[in-house]
Amino acid sequence: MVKRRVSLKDIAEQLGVSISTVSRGLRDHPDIGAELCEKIKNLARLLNYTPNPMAMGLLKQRTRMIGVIVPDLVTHFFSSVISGIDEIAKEHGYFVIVSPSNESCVKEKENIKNLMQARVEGFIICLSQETSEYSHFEEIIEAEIPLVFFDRVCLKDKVPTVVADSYEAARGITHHFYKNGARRIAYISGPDYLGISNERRLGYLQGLTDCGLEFYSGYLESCDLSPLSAADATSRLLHLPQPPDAIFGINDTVVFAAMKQIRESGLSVPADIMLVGFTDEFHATVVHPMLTSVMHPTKEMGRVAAGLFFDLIETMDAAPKSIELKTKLVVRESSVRGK
Amino acid sequence: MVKRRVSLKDIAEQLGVSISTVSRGLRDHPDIGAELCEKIKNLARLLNYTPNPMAMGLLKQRTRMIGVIVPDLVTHFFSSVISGIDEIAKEHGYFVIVSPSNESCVKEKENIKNLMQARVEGFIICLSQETSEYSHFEEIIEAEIPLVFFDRVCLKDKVPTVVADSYEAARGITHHFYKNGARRIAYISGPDYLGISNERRLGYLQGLTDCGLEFYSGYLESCDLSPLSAADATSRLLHLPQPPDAIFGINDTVVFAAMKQIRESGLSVPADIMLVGFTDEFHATVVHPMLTSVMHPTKEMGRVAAGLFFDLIETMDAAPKSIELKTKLVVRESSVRGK
DNA sequence: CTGAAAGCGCTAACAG
DNA sequence: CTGTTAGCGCTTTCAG
Repeated sequence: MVKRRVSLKDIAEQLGVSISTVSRGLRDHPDIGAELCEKIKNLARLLNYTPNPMAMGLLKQRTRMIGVIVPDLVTHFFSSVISGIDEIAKEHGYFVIVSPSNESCVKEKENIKNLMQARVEGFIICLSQETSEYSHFEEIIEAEIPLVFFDRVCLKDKVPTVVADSYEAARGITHHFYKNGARRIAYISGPDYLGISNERRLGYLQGLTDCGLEFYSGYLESCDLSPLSAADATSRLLHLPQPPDAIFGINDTVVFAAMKQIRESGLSVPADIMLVGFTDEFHATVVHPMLTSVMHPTKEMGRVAAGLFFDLIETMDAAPKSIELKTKLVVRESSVRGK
Repeated sequence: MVKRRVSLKDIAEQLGVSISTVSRGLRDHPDIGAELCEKIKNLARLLNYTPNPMAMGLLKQRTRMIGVIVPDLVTHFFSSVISGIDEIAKEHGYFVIVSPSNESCVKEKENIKNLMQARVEGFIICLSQETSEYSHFEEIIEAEIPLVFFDRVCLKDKVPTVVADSYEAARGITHHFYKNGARRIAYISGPDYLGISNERRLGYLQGLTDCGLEFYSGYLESCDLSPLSAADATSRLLHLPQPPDAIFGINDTVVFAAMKQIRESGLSVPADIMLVGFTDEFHATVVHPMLTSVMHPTKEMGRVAAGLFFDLIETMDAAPKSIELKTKLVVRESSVRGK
């Protein structure tokens, strides 16, 4: 359908020289006369010549494409990370191909297969929620194809990773709650096998200990990250004989569902229950009361992941780096009483 | 860095036959014996052979890549459309490369250039907010490269487009406000040269006429789609001698900013001012009061755009189709008083 | 200083 | 039924 693009051959013919001369002229090869060189370049510009990446790819075995697999495209967290990756990729002249796994391990494997066939040069991946078995990643490693994980990670001894400081963040939230008068602090977690889920749980437990609060298992809820199951978890918390006076959740979806559930129960935030989330600026300030939350450096996470990726492209050896990005607790209305 | 992948040559050598025999065997060419055919396929499977897309691309001049350019990656509307495009693309064995223009016309042109160099087979584009000049699109058309616009469109006589029924939606909102008692209905629009901006404005005006309301220019505000400028626009409305009793905005960002501004002025939604937005389910139900809003079939819009794209890939001629997707006004708390 | 030829992986037309 | 050859667009020896 598409018109054929101009090739070196076209330029060579019009100039009455050989293809290799044109190739060299375009790249300022010392062997080519300055004059001829100019002539070649001018004609190339005129004809709008750009090298055919497939020919180059064939020759050099490089596609300049990065495969990015995320649980989903529409969650702000992921799209923001992607935009960070995209930024750095562009700087290196690479293209990003994004494939959503829809939180399905099967889909994740399929995506990897497709992208391998497309000959991406490597992968940047955030595990699907379902993924608890890592053979498909092992295969990537086996094939010596660059791989970086972010946020939800595994195989840390073999694969570079970027995560947020979940443990410290959760611990900090607990402290913050305590300082603001909460004594019955609850946490709505995600699936156990998710690394971040565990880290945040551990930070929560440590935070309780730090504050001299006793751990009560009823206050440790969990959900599958869907709004519905998060609402259920919240509901269970609210129906406890001694409902919590402060709740934080593993991510935005969970926290928004919790907020809605609390409101529907006729309770109010922060008067009855304080609330803190892991969110981004936009969502946190859109709701009322504005949400105190741990801000992820999402775009930065994408940039760092891409950075690790290009480190890998350059030198596959060297021990894999694990980078932990600092988060920041931004205090807003949802966790501060009185005033 | 990456290990060389197995090629037809490897298979041919191991089997002691020629490359073309292998090529044929793999594709069940009638010329090849059933037995040999099996042997070839088995070895191919064993060695994990997959055809090199660059070799194929070189030969057939097809990359199976679609370039998608959107104003930004992180807005829910766009990421949702992208996921719709991605779905259909996958069905056709195509990959999607997304490039954000960041609402900048320069960036948009740059993206087009880069993607053309990467030899994408065509484009699906949503204009940047800044774009009021279309030479870069004309070039795509000139080169006979498939192009489809969605949401923010131009050159409708040459390019297939998918949009929401902005006019009807805006008109419907106006009626809805009127039926619920509003008499001073305001609209916060976007830049004039955006098609959707205009359509919605026209729908608004018609809606006023339908209801026998007089148009008052003070109630027609506009902004540049940023939260800040939307807040300013809202503020101007609130400071009018006769502030509106109902407001709707061109998109989510605008509406959320308006909601926040109204709240900060000590007014309440919907008691003092009713509010309706163009949003998605998630955002509309996260805020309080829950937002009445025109639901875009966003994912569907992506699917339809991709559908048009593949129509184009198959037959470049034929008059370009313009598809208008029906929206639905979902009534929630922000626009209904009393009870 | 420049051209010819080989090769990256693959298909297709042409021989045998 | 199978092999040879040419060619997609490009770089890179190797000759001149």
